[in-house]
Amino acid sequence: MTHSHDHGACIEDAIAKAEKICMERGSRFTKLRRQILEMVWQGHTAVKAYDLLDQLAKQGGSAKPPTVYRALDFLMEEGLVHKIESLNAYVGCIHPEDTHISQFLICDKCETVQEMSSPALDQAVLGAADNANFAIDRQTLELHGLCSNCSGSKKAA
Amino acid sequence: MTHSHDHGACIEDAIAKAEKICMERGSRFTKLRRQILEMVWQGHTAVKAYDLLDQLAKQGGSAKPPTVYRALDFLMEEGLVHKIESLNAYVGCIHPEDTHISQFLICDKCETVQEMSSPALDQAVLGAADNANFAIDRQTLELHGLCSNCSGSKKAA
DNA sequence: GACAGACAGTTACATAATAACATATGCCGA
DNA sequence: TCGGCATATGTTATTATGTAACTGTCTGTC
Repeated sequence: MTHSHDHGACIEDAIAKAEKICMERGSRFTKLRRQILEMVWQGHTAVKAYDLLDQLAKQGGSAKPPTVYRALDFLMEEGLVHKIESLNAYVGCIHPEDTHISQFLICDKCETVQEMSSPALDQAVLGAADNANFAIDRQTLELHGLCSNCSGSKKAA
Repeated sequence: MTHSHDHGACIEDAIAKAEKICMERGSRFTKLRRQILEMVWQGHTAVKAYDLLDQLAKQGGSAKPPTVYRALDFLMEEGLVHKIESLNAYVGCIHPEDTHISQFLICDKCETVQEMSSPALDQAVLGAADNANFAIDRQTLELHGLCSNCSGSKKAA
């Protein structure tokens, strides 16, 4: 995931999915929104809003913060992008077609952000909340550490 | 937890524990740090850094941001305070004597932050990370929603 | 008392996000 | 085709959050 893959395909795939989703929902995938989504997908790392702003500025225009934040808000509402709270940064969603709970593995060395889907973990979260009689609306679950590449440990694959 | 309890006792308890811990570790629990810790413990809600700053200012001095952030950094290093990433706010730790993984239930109505300790959830987190061959260093696990009081639901107690 | 190291004060700035208002663009019905 | 509405974007200004770097101060030790 983190190295030596055809990342161009990742981007194309993300954009294609976004187009499809917005088409189906009747929401407008404008040029600006596409541009921001492409930038967020430049790698499998979380991207800062002001870095997006700088990139926009370099592309000629005179971009201001609201431009970026509004695009990000849209992309988040459509589930195309997630915010990483512990980094104040944004990352592309790998399976935007279905609404889901987000869980992230964040490597503090190579900065790769891997989105996780663990039913067991989902269950444990729900169970813990239920025990406290707590009605969950949304969750932030971000695990920091070293990814398999960076920790040097090997296992199955 | 959230209502009608002798909160003065909570504060006293937190300060006493902090004193003991710092004593044992040879770290200095200065007047400023104590003051900030007391402010953080004004309730069972997360407190914003700039609110602490305002309170300090009202108490006469001319406090600047680094004063507050340095105190908070110290308190976090000693495990006396946790940061709630999804709120950019800080909350007192309920059992600072042992290092532990932090998990929080955050009520979006009454703003109470309840620190949780669920071994099952810990296990699930470790398991999920292990599956991905990921070496966890720290985690952010924040569940937003309605606490038992605010959701009106009743269960055991 | 002189020194080292930790703590706190101060100035300035960097980064993150939003409010409020103005302008442009696309769409739909008359 | 034109007006008019809703959505999207531009623009200006400000608020919120956090840090760098330098200065002074305090405390314990020799």
